[in-house]
Amino acid sequence: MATQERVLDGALRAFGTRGYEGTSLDAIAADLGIRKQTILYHFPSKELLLEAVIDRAGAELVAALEGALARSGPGWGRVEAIVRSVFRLAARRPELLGLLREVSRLGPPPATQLRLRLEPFVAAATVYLDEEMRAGAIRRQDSRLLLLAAYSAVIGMATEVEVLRAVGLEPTARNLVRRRAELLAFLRSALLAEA
Amino acid sequence: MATQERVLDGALRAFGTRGYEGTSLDAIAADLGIRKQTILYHFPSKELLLEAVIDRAGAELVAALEGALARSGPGWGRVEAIVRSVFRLAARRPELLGLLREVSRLGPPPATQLRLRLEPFVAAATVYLDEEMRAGAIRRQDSRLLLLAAYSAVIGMATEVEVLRAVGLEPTARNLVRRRAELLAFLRSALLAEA
DNA sequence: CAACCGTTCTACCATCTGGTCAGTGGCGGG
DNA sequence: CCCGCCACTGACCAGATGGTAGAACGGTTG
Repeated sequence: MATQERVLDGALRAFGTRGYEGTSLDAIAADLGIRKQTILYHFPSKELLLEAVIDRAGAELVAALEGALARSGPGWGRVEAIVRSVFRLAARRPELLGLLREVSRLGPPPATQLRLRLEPFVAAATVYLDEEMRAGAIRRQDSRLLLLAAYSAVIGMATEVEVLRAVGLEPTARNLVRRRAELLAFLRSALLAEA
Repeated sequence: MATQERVLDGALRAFGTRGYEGTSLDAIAADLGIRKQTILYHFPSKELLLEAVIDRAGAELVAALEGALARSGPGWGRVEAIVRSVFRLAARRPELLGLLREVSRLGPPPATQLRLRLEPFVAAATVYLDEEMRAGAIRRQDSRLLLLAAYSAVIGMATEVEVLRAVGLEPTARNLVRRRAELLAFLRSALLAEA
């Protein structure tokens, strides 16, 4: 693979798991078997590297979610498709979801950048929720806040390993499937209008 | 105030907002108008300072939640009391909730420490959920996973400022109240068994 | 072949980091 | 009175950090 891509990959993994400040360029370079100066050749500063990583991660995130939606049925099937997609990411690319959280913790400059990249998807999601509400399928409420609550629940169930341990469960593969099932039941009763 | 207490306070604020690795002892000291060596006099290393901060934050967290429960009614009132308490913390001591997230990101050594401190409270919460389920007040499901989902939703609604911006809302005081109201509606339909 | 270019490296630097050490000043007890 | 203790600080250090300068390497092109 091209070095530039390998660097982006390694940086995403590192930033998404050990955090931005918790990761040194030397550490990323060592993981890739190259010298830190090679990283700085392709990305002039650590900050610019983060920007590139965010752009890439944002694109990958959107691609995964849009792809899941494209292969999904209508109505509730869309929620299930998104949840499935997020749990798939939690299992195969945990650093992607880790970066999401890390970026939102870093605040304005990086967070704004990621937000702009995800904006269209967020807009589409609120439109979906509003439509389902108008159709009477989903309980009426503020769609933006509903989205925030659902987002938090999904990301939390998929990634909060330490909280999982706190409630006495181990983060195994089988467990991930159970979590997904329970989450879907949770979301169903939280969202769906009473039959 | 005693210096030791002031250091703990400053460190909690810093760790909870800028993160552990993102905070230098010099920065904490400068905020307090003292020298870094003074911090190291009271806490022999940055790691031990973090431990002390976690212990303090854990105790404060438990105190706030237990206090809220003590002043609450039975049944659903307990959930409302907890949510109210968390939103109060989000407004007045955001660093406390920030530290919660930071510690869970840092993983095992600090996370385990905090987990042990919160363990009794978590256990009481699952017992509460199980009882409410047996009484038919709450939909039957795995109480531990339900707790994780509810925890994520609550913390997210109370603290995810950047995600809030992503859905087009500004984190104002009035907004916080709206978020709390929407969250309670969300939790009510997610948890309560159909009437 | 020679000039060139993109890429990677070695060598180096200023700054910051957590941490050590030897004090210094105040204050209470013998 | 002064001794010792507590809280605090200035001077210092070794290692890590992000970043720069310049040489070397291999391939492409005139």
